[in-house]
Amino acid sequence: MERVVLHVDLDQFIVAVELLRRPELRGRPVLVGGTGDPTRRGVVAGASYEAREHGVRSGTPLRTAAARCPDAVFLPVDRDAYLAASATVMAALREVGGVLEEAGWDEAFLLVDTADAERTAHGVRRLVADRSGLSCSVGIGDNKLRAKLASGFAKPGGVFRLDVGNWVAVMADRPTDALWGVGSKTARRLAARGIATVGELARTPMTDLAGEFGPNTGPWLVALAHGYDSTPVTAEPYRPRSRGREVTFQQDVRDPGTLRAEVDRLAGVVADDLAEDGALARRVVVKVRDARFATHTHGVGLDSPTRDRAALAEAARTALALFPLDRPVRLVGVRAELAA
DNA sequence: TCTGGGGTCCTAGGACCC
DNA sequence: TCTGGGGTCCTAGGACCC
Repeated sequence: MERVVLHVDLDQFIVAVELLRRPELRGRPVLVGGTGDPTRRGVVAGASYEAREHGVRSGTPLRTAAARCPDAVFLPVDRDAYLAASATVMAALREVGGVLEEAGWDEAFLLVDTADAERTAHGVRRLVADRSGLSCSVGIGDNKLRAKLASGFAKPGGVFRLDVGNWVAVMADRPTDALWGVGSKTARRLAARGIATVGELARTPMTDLAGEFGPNTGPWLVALAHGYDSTPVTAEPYRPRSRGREVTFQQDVRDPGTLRAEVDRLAGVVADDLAEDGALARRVVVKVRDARFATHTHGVGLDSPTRDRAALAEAARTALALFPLDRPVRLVGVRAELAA
């Protein structure tokens, strides 16, 4: 028997859920995003493989997607459908036994003891397909980091194992942003120091990076490059830290009265969300993104934890008043930081 | 290409206290 | 008149992820 971490990742989750109820769209380029209207501001949330061949992927602006892929079928985002599908998949994974950690709508870690990890992984794939009709990929690892990266190599619809035995062979020549936790900004900063690959990052003394990235983050980056990760798989129920709502205007807004009204409305929606969750806010943070895409935040603490609409709205108005508002605004948001 | 909406976590800097 | 060093808390910004 060995103890392994499985990372189960649904293939093309959002599009796959849509295709389950619209099988006639199979084989066509399908894009899910925003309200489904590609002339409006928004980005692609899910792209079918046929659409990806046209250079469209998750995060592509809808207008760009429509230009690159004029034959695509555009569908609106339907959160509730994805949540329901996710619940079905998670229930299936719970049947497997072991420690299950949900890591989003479409992925989960599973800590299992097994005599044959590959066999177990293929069993998970069949079980998920049987219960939900959805395809997933399964990564096998000796920790969460390796399992997570392994599921990426397993796609689509496969199983891949990444552990201490093949880490160097698989990862050393890849760019640093292949690591989970290294994005484009960090990759660029590393490249500026002559560190382009995972192998080069692994050979960098931890102390070398502490100056540039901080005493914790610097050494952590080097550890990542070795595939080290000691974070446990936990079945602890998810405890949200904050709850927020934000909107991007179709046209940038200059009128402060319009902004105040929108912030008021969002505060009300957040209050409703908190009531639904049984949560209380201790602080309210307002976010403003201007026409140049520069984002700023200001927050206001609450005297005592509350979910009262009027109290949240007043705090949000106070926070909004801290902004100079000297440029047209493209986005406003209201976020409640939750009381413990 | 002209860049959503939902989050989490880390860091730097200032305030404040001893 | 010039002023250490450490700890903690708060805030804003930024990077990252799905």
